[in-house]
Amino acid sequence: MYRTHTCGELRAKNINERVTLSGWVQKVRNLGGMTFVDLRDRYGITQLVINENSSDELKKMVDDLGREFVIQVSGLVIERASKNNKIPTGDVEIDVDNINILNESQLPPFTIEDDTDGGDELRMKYRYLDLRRNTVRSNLELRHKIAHNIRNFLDAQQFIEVETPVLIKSTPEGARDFIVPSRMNPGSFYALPQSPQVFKQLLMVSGFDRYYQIVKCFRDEDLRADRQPEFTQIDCEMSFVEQEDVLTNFEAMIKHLFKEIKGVELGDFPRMPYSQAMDLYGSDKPDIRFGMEFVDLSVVAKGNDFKVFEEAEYIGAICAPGCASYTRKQLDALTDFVKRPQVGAKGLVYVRYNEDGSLKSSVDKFYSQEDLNKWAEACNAKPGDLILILVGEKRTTQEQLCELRLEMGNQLGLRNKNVFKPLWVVDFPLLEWDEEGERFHAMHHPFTSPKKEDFDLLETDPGKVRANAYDIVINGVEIGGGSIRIFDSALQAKMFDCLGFTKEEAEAQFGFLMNAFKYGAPPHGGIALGFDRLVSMFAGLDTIRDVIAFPKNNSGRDVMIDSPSPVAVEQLDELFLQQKDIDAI
RNA sequence: GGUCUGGUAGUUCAGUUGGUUAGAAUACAUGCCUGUCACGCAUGGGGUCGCGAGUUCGAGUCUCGUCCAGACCGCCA
Repeated sequence: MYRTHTCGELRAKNINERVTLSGWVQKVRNLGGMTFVDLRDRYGITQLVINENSSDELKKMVDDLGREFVIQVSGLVIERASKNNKIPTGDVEIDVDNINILNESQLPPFTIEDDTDGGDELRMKYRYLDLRRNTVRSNLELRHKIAHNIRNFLDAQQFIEVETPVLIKSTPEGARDFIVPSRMNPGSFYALPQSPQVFKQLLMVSGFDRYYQIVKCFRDEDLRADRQPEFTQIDCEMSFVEQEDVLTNFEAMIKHLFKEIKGVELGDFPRMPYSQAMDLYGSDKPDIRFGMEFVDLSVVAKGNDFKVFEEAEYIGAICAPGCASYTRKQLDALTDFVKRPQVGAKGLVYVRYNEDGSLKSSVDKFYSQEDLNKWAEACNAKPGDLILILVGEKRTTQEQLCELRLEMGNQLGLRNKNVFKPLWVVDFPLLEWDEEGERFHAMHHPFTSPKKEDFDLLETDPGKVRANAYDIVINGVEIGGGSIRIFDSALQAKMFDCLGFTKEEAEAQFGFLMNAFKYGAPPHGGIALGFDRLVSMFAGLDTIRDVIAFPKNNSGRDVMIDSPSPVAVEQLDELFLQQKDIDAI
């Protein structure tokens, strides 16, 4: 028997028991006359002691122990002379009488401690060692716990988990597909799913009524701290539901998770139309942990000789509370911030609302105190506040103002990681004009249903049509989104028409779906939640990499197994991927 | 595709205006040490300054190119 107990379980009540433990050597502390060894496993650390009473053989053996050796020890649980209240096992230690080295270890390239000396790159190369660390391991334990809770919650509501295929078909809509050559079908390719979207809809046609799956999805696009080429979704679909039913159900699930995992009771989630989110926050995923909503000064600030304002489509302001004391240097830094190419504003206008009630702006040349007073009033500013103004084309300026607002939120410490402010963003536009492709794109996906009251606009002004689509946003992070789907083959055909598909293209790409809709498809809708993002939010992290066991780096590489990698010419031949093979088909 | 930041000891980093033998901490090795738990003390080994070219009497330091890593923009239904 390798062990009678784990390294995390012995307490004072076990004193005088004879035990056997197995684990990794975390640390050897040789004090001369006695030696302490920290023995670690997933469950904790137990201290071993070897002293003058121990045999010479044992003393020699413990001298040879190195970091990360795997050992098995037997001995008596004794009370510590000096206790350590920092660890749960700190009242006891093992008076070792036998050590068995199960496996030696080379010196690890970084220290396996909570506060490791290893950098990201090194940790990823030796991820199996990194995963021994408490911090990373506890992230995966958290991930497991959340998944377990989700399964229990959905199971209790009659959802059933169904696996859908991973080798599917490439479609032109949405993100770039990962493609997989088919050996048995020369010149043809599978695609990996960006989501199980059509399969879950077909399951609704099949009468499954409530489906879910915690499932890997794949998108061949550039990575970010919160984007991996393969990621996990909580994918759900329900039949005989309206938007309100889906929102209610999954709001309950998110509340349940926060209560179970964090012990946090969330109130009801506000619902905010997309148009309002854009007007107040310049984003479809607003961070509503703090206010600082946009104020449209387009009317009140016009009518003077200041050309920049007169010619602007939009004049937007935010009011930063208590920032009137910002120095010239700080204001210049903010100007530099908005002028960075990533934000792209031309400049920044500010108005200081001084404590004495006077107003000082960067455009005093053009505006009187009275003018500025009107702005301050419109912004609901108080003495001591700082008004920041950006101007330009409406949508672009709102997006720039969004960046500035978040930056101010950061500077003022208003984005507290322990505060959670969820909301539903609803009434998304159905379609989005693509300047480059000179056609409409589905904002959500092409199976999303338009709002009934906007049906007529489909013909006259498609860009104005609103969709039965919704996103769940927490603290400015898009955690998930979904929609009520089209379940009528004629409407689906019309949708493809709006997206610029010919009848033939629509038939070739999605004929199976429209066909299925002809055999009694129920009204249905659903949602998909980004599981990695959800877990990283619970873990208080900004990156999803540390909640994934074996993540890819910035360039989509797995530096541990060194993939992707070249393959043998023979393999390419077999898959008909070389030019000569293609010519031969 | 683009912008920015970085690459120096096993590791994390410092390295001034271009100037002597490139440093610190930590890790590691050896020795001492009976209550440590970030043990302590002493000694020691350890460097292709990412790679290539250029400027210069002289380059870790300046220039150009390139590779790698990270953040972001584009992209991501």
